[in-house]
Amino acid sequence: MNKKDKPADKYDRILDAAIKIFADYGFFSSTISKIAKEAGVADGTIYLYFKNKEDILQHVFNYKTKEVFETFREEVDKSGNAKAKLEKLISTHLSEFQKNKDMAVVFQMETRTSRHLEDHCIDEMSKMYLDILGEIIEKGQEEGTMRRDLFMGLVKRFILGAVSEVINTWVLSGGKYDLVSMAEPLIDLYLHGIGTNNHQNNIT
Amino acid sequence: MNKKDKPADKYDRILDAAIKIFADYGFFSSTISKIAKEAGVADGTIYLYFKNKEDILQHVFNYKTKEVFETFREEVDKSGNAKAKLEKLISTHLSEFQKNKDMAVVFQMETRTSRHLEDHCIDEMSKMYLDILGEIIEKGQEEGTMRRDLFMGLVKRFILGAVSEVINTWVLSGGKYDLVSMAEPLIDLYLHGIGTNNHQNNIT
Amino acid sequence: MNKKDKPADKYDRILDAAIKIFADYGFFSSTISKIAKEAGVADGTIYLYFKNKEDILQHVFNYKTKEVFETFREEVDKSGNAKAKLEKLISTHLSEFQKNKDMAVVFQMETRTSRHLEDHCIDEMSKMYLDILGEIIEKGQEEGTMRRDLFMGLVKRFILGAVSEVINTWVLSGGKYDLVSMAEPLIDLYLHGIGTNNHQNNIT
Amino acid sequence: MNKKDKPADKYDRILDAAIKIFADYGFFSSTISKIAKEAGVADGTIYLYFKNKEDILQHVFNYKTKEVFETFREEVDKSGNAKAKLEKLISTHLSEFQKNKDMAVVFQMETRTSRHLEDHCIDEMSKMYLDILGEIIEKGQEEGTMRRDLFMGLVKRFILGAVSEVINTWVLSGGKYDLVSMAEPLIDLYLHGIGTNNHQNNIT
DNA sequence: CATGAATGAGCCTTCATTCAT
DNA sequence: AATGAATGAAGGCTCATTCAT
Repeated sequence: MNKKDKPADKYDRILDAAIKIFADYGFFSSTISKIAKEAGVADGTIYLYFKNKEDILQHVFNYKTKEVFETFREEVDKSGNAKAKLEKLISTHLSEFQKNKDMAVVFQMETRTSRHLEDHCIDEMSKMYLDILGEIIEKGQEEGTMRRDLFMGLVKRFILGAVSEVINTWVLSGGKYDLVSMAEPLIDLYLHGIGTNNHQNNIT
Repeated sequence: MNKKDKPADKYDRILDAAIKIFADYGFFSSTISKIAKEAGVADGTIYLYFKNKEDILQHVFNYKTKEVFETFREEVDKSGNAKAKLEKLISTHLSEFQKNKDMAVVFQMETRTSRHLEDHCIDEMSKMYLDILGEIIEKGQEEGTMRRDLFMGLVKRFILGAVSEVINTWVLSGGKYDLVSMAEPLIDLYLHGIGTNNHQNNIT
Repeated sequence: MNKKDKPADKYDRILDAAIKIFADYGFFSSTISKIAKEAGVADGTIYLYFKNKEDILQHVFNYKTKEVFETFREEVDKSGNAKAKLEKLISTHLSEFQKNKDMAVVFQMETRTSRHLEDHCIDEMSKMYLDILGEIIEKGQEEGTMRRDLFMGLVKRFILGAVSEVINTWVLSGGKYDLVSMAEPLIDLYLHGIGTNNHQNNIT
Repeated sequence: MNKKDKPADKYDRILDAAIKIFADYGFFSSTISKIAKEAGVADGTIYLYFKNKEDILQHVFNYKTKEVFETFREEVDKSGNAKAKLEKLISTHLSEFQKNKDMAVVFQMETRTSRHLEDHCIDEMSKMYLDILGEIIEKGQEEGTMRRDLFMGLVKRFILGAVSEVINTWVLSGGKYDLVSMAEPLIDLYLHGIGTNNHQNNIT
């Protein structure tokens, strides 16, 4: 922890430290002291950059995580048809979370317990994700590659929930295996389900 | 809170109070005092029934939630073929969680943050759920109603993640709509996915 | 702990239990519950025989220990000359404390910390002991076997302190050796001191 | 309690306050709040300097009292023959304890109840004292001023016990008289005992 | 008399936050 | 801007004591 790293980026140093500590201990069991020590700054310094402990978590989501979510949008926009977009979304999701494991841990954990967070940036990100999914599916329906008889609200949770759980399993395992390799088989499940003779059933 | 309810069921009163308080505030922001007040007992009384705050959470899972998970097993065993079993599992899951909304909230929230819980009963329940899913899918494969080319580890998370997210959405909405009605369309998604011409794609 | 031992002597049972618990844990770290369990009675029962926790300690001294101190007086009175009386006092002291090790422990420990004890029975016992010593020495002076140039207040503490420390050492050692065998050499030290040519020095 | 006394010596302020409070109330009845108030600091401040309540007591012995015991060693080493050394030890002991009455009280009290104190610094100090006594007596025996037929283990307790009791009496009296003046007559008792014609008796 | 469940005051300890330097 | 010592509110937990049965 060289104090002279870069004088200006203390904000970043603290935020990165917070992500690590939150990931290791969870929000409530993390202390300002631990974060400060990890960031190589004094406890008091943190309050020059953040309003309070909760505000740090806020910024974690608003800054670090938001950035990740914005790449989702970019990547999806660059892709062609609906299937390609879905593949891109899921694989980017997995690869970004794999790249930022601590952030992934914090996100998976604290997102559910988001009693804190007056600011609704998590809701926003979640909404953005669901919106992207909605757009992809609508596009797929237009293209004829996705079923038209879908309850949109449910489908979006269906897709999000599955990736989320896959990430969660990876996180709990300690991040020991390659997460991105889950993308392809997962997409396959999204598109075709687990049943056989699916064409019949669809006719309902 | 009539003190004369039933003399012996203080254990239950406290546990129910804890579930409610945990659901409202989360484990860390819940205090023994709040739980005691909700249960209509003195703070100290709680320590006659539980070792400490964490132990209460332990019992919430071990007693209340475990019960629920055991009904899953029972209901599934009563059902016939794999599809019926899967339907039963999901619908029971949704209906039980709908019936016990506070428990659902606690489960959804604290399950991820299970830094507490030395006892691994959550792992056990999770494992039981995944095992049931595994058995169902294997049976489906034998019956020929489920695809044989599945990565089992992934499929189980795929199914669990989706229900979990559906419940989560319901919880965050304040439990305003009927959760059980999600079962049928969800099963449909599990079986057939969101794609069209699924039979073709499988061949890849 | 047969509850039907003797129905009437609960007072004694509690007192004996208290002595054991006080000896094991010290007054402050002893709890009513521990004492009750050791005595084989309910917590509440203790309050039928004693006013409060402090009162138990009071009774330990007033009843059990006082009894012991009264034997000191008896034994001393039965003895002949001053030296014999002193020998008797010390040896009885040591043998009684050896016989009642737990009482000895409690006495050695709690006697000093007697912030508790509104009743001054400890003072009384202490005074009784010092009085006996005083009488013995005066008698010895009359008999010509003890020096006349003694500061009585000091001599009494000198004698008491030494026995007390000897007992203390024994207690801290876990009571592993024979305490009574210390009586004779101790008396010798009292009478002749550790110096040589004592007769010369006395003349000063 | 001027907050601006000296910024750095809070450690000392707290320790001195603790000694006073421990002396007044005993370890168990002393509270962190009382100590903090006496020291003129906030409760939490104490935990910046000490691990916990027990640690304070530890430091009282390890720092304040140890210092005193080390002066015993120094003073004894400066003295000439065995008698002079013994005189020095006892008079220093009495004068130091008289100077630090609260420390004396704490030492006399908590030393016996040393159920606390994982660290064995009390044992060490006690051992040091007994060692000094042992050396003095051996020297006295070589010089021919002290009896050779002594049971060393006993003699050491005999001497320590007597001073200890003298101090104790002084403490319980409220420290109203001059303690140091007890040194000379006490030494006389150590050397010559209370008996007359001691030379005869020694021959046994 | 006896019980032991229930009580709640009280204490130790943690830690987010402040502020003088 | 940065520091980190100091603060004190808040919470978990214990246990002496009570009282309905």
